[in-house]
Amino acid sequence: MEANQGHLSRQSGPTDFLARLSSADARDLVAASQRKLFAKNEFIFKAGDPGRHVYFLQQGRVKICQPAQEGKDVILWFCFAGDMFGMAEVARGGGRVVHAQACEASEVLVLSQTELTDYLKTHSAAALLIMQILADRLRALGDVVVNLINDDAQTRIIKLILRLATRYGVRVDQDIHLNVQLTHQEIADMVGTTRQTVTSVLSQLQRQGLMRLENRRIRIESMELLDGMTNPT
Amino acid sequence: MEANQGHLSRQSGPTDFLARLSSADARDLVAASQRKLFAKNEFIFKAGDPGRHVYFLQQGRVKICQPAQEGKDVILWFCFAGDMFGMAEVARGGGRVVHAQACEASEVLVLSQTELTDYLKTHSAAALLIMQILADRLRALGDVVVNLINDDAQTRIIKLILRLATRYGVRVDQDIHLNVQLTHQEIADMVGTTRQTVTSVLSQLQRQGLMRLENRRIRIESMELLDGMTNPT
DNA sequence: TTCCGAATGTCGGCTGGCCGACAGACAGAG
DNA sequence: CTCTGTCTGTCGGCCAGCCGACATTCGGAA
Repeated sequence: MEANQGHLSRQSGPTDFLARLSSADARDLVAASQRKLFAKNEFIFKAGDPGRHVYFLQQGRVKICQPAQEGKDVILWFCFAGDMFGMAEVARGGGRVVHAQACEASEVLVLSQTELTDYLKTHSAAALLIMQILADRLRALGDVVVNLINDDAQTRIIKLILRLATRYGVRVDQDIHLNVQLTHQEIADMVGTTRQTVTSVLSQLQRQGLMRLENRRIRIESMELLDGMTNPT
Repeated sequence: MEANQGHLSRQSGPTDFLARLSSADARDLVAASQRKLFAKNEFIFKAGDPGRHVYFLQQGRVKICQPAQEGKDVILWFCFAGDMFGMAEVARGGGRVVHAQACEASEVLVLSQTELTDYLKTHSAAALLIMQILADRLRALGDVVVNLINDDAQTRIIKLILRLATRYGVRVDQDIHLNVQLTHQEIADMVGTTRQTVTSVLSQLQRQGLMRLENRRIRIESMELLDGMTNPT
């Protein structure tokens, strides 16, 4: 019954895997999976580990990070409650190429590769949904590539903020509140720049009155003005 | 019968979609699709077009290119005979975000989104294969991101050459022949640098005896030495 | 074979932001 | 409340490669 409690207490969002399945399909998937807890900063898996399970995040936040052979690791994305992760290596075989680390205490449903394959044989809607999610991530990474090539660091940071705000922002009065705590280093690792540059850009945006930071949470005062800064005149 | 002739005349490769399905699954897919020819430089689809078909390249070469709002378009990858493309927008819905352009006269099998959805309901092995391919592409793009952030332009160019050689190279005596004609601009658009920088790097690699160009085709004289140049001492 | 558009070779000025470093602030654990 | 590890703020030297430009070469169509 614990798995179902986790299911019921979770907030539903647009990337919420289980909520986008039919009740029967979701029930079958939950029944086939196991619930696991991870402490803050604990690795759910690391690059090099066998890729034998897929995960559905019920509560918490998980950072998906691709290490470089030499150089800076790159944060590819964060997973929030409802998100699926760990699917790519399960689908393509081979070991993990990314780390998945809990940014806060997190609860996940875990499904083994074998169980998943069996499940998908009789649940074609779920297979289509997985394809959608993989395709969404392809698009997101394609955008990251194009931005890395074409945009300066400030533009990349602003675009990241806008993306996060669009996806996870909450309107409070005139502002958009982004209730995710991100360090400057994390922002840097997402847009491929240095922590010092992020610090400098955020400081500038705050001086210009476009946003402010409260306890490492971003408060956007004008999405329109911010967006305007990403387009050349 | 023409569709089947195309099928039989194609060379089989590791990314070859149809060859990796069972005969029955492949036959059903071919039966549901239509054959189309595209002339060199013709667009199969462009960014902004509706994403209503998925394509299986039978012959030829197709460039998948993501345009930037402002700035340089980025070549995400080339598709070769056997490759599937156009799946992402079919899976996730919405219009195309990339262009697909034939680099040479090309023949494709075309399957509509509706037919694909129906097909996948009764062919779960194909759904798994599509998931694999999408996951492979995710990995490829993840690597591109990490390389853009961490590597200098020379390293990125060398890594691209090694990747292409590993995938599409043919051993001839001591050399590896890459039988794909690539302009310096195309290489630049794949690794996010300028044409001039590519010219300069390739010139240097040739002077060092690591590779040579014949009719715009790369001939690698030492994979090991090239690979050694991508790791710092 | 000829011709021409595209591709390649070359050059040097300029700059965004990396880098290493250090000091001060602060969030959160105990 | 205290303490400490992490995070943020600041600084200035340095350089990879972008950029614009122009000349030469070359592949492929006619």
